[in-house]
Amino acid sequence: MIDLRALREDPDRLRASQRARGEDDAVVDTLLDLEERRRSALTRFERLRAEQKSFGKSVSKAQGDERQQLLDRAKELSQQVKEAEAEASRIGDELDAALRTVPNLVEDGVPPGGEQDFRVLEHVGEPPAFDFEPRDHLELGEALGAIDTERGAKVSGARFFYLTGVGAQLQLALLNLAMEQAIEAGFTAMYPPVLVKPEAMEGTGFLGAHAAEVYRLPADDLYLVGTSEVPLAAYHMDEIIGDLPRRYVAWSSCFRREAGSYGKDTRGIIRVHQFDKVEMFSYCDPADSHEEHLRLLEWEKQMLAKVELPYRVIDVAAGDLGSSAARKYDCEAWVPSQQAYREVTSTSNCTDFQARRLAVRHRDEGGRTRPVATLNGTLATTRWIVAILENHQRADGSVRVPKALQRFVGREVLEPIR
RNA sequence: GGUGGAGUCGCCUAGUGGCCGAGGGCGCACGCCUCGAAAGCGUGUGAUGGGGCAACUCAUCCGUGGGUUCAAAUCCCACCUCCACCGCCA
Repeated sequence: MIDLRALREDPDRLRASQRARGEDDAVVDTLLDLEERRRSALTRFERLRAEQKSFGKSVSKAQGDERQQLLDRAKELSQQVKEAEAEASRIGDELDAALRTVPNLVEDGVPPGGEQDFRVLEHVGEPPAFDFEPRDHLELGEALGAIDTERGAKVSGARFFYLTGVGAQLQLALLNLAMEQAIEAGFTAMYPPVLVKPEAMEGTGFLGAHAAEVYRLPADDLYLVGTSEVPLAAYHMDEIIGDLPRRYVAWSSCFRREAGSYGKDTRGIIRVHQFDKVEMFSYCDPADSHEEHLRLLEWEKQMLAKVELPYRVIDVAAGDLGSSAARKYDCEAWVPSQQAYREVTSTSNCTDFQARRLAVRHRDEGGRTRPVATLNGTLATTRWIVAILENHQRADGSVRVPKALQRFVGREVLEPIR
């Protein structure tokens, strides 16, 4: 949720932000108008309520006829108070609803435009040069006895899979390495719930444009999270916290319906309904959020270096940010079978957008309570297995295990078993 | 899932329709006292939104949402959470 006070002071900033995202900027006028009307309705209610209070004292002291007369007037006043209150809360609800549809203000420097308009910030590492025809991750994974998508489909349907044997071990290794790195960097390890209440899902901004992506359990009115960002952001919901920054790292399963992606990435485990992820999450002072964002990106790059993957970093365009982010950097690893870079991490600075919706606050120097900033970043996911298998494959179908993972996997090379 | 009990300003607690628009204790902050501290004494003490340069001030908030009433922490209804016991269960 954006800051109403800031909007009043500088409405053009939101207009520019909306245009960069390719969204309607007329909402600015709607908001300002509603805010004005709410203000006057509230003033009217407060005045009437004050009058009613002082009137009540007289009623309680009066006797006989005088009391009866006062009671008649009190009834009238009570009616007016009720009407004024209803009016104020109606406009308040309307304003709140409108406010919650507005995405976050984009940070200065974000490239305008949509999905294709990202800016490449840097390339790290070189795509491997194979002197043989490289196999894709599914072919490799099946030969290694690491991935079984057929049985995944048999048991659960399309876009479900089993990691088997060394595949399951590889995932454990990867996620353990990620947890270890974050814990060493001072993060607090977390194992969060993956079923959350509507207010947690709504507060983190996932019930807007992405609502169709989310699994819902109607019998219990709970949602399955698509990322542990949700339970981590809601962790301090309705709290006033100190000791910023607070950094958490969570390992969780993630669930996505992938509703709008029919026919896309149907082979293998690139795009699936359920995967595991290690996610970093920071609560910090909004004044420090830009620096914190760059730190999260550095930790992601550190992790990518450990598994020896070539990748590029992109600055995601305004129209592709999602509603909560003011800026987003993705790391995309090279996938040889596709001759393309594919997203393996994503770090967002949500500034005070989520914190305002979730009422996560801290005290500023003046002792006033202010929303904090929230940021998130991926440290490793199941999808990384795709890039690891493909980039480290060898002519005989074996796969070299990156050095940093060897002590977790217990071997240097994964050999085909058929 | 069943039965019973409970949810008040950081913590504990008073409070069964108008003198509670919330009292007390603890904690905390500041001051007095002291060489310094403890003890003692005094003052203050939350959140949200609005108005004022300010000191301050107005409204809302007694788990949540409805209702009754001129008036609700207090009465009524529903729900949520926690505790205890019982049942069921990977």
